[in-house]
Amino acid sequence: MAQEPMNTDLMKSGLLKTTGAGVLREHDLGAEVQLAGWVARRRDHGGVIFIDLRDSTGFVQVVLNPEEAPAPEDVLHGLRIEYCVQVMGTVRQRPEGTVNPDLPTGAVEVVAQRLRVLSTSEPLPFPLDGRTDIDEGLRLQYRYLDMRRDRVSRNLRARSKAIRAMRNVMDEQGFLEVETPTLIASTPEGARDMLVPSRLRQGQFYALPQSPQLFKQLLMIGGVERYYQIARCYRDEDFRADRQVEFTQLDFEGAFWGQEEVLATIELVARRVVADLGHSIGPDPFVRMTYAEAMESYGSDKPDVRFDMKIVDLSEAFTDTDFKAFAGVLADGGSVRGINGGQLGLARAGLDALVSEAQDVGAKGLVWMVVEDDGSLRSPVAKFLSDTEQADIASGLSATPGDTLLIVADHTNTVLDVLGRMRLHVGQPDGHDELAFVFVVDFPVFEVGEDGALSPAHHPFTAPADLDALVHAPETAVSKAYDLVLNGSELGSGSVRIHDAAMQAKVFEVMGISDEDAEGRFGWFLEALRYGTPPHAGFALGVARFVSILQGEPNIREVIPFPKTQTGADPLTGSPSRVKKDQLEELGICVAPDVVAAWAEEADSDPPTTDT
RNA sequence: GGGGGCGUGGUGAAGUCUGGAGUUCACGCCGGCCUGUCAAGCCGGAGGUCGCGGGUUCAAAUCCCGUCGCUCCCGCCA
Repeated sequence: MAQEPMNTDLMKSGLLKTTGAGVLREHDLGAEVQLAGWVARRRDHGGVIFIDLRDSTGFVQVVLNPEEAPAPEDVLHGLRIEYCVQVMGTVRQRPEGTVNPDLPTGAVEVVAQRLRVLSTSEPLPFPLDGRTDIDEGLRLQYRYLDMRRDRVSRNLRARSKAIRAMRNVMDEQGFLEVETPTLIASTPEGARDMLVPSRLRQGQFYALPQSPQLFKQLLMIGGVERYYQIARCYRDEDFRADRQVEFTQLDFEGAFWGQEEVLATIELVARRVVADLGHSIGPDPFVRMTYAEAMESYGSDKPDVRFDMKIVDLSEAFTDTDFKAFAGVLADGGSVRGINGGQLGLARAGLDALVSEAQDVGAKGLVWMVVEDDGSLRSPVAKFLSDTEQADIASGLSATPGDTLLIVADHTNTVLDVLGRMRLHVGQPDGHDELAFVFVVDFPVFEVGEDGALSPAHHPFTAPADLDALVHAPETAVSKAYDLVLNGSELGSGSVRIHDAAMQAKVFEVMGISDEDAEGRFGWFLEALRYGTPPHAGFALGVARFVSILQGEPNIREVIPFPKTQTGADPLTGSPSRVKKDQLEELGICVAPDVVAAWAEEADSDPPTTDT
């Protein structure tokens, strides 16, 4: 590359640019500017060369005119995509007829007096123009290139805005931002802990926090009264489109307040984030429904209420039915319920596919009925149903000609679950243009499993609505726990906490946690509760889930700067990785023999081996 | 742990069902031409272990088995 004279002014200050490429407009005409960024596109006409210079603010067209000789010819014609360059030039109006209306800076261009290549680039492993979908593994391996693309950089900026909005609201509301440790003792929150071995105490482990739950309660006991944190959380469970092993939450907690104040605060936060990300929602308060209502009408504790299609209980229509399948279910205490799927227009094969999908998610069967023009029902089971029964179905589901009705008869929990899934399957709107927030409140203390066994629905520090009810009828007891749902995604959850040591002990007892067990696992916390704990309540909101929905992204990886793949790997840095024997020895850890054996087998078949 | 989808020059796709020469398209890359383009254009060229391993076959990108990777889902995330 030809040697260029150095600009000593720039060298002194270290400042390579005086303005952003994407902010130049007609009011900048005549301005002498210094730009620095990347060559996003080049159009080399042999004489004049145009480059679209991109930096974090956007694009501007730079004109490299041979008469101006902004750099030696071999440098100019040698420019390639993603070369990092600095340009000194003048902003001028584009000639008549060459304005580019697709570009915010399209009315102007920068004619270069000087161009300096700051850094060259090898040909890229994939194009950055956003015209094709690139394999995700490749994108993650080159995430630093991927984030030069509009999609990712837009999402990173949106995420930043969202977090700033959250901080602003929390600050305005008098919350104190407090950090809590990320190397902690294992907390009882249900998910698998990520463990970190201790060198100083061999054989002992820290856990990464699944949430700052107990610490924020300690902050309340400590008199902070209003706490928040943009907190990193870790849960070692399998990945989904909306789940990563590490994730960020807006975590907050307040003392001397309760559920209403928490929900009001969440709504303030959510509205600010929505507005700051350029969306609008109506002034009506967020819809609120109980867990029971959500399950009953939508078959889900995270109902997508962008569309109606409520589940309707049709059991009463079949109290005296001759249809054995329904009669048997009702005799067993189950129910018959249905949804009106609307105008699905499915052929027989499509309807049968729905049946097998329902069976896949646990239903014994699914009855479909298509409403004919004359109002009659076309269905494989129609012949088993009386005219009255058919009429009751049609009126119960508000059937109109062309509608497809889906009916399930089974244990009520199964019916609701299956119809809830079918509802999403046939009714799910594409995209997220509409924003439907729902507060789901009054969660049960326990979930009742298939076998009737009770398992806690929330962590054991959640206050029951009524302690007596919890003791005497645990399976129906309600807790002061609540979720925020957006478009069928759980954005976050929270609860009023137990602030009384005696009640906490009782709750542990009901949940089957023995005194010794409780004392051993978090005796320190039980003791803290005994020093004048204020009533307190809080919430935690998933940042990536929220931002991904607002950005119209199908998964949270798109709004996470450096996400992991579904198998927990980072293709860029190669984590997780094996470590040297010395490191393990310091920690007092051995890798299990069968794992080492598997490594050896791998090494036999693969040329490259990892140092262990 | 289980089910589905995908894997083809650097990128994206078609080809796979119904086996017959690494064939095609777009982008990128290299060389040449080109002074108002904006996905610049025109001409020429290079580039492949069809993810990997095994099997069936005269013959495998294509069929079968296994395996790895990415992804969606069930379980899991009380």
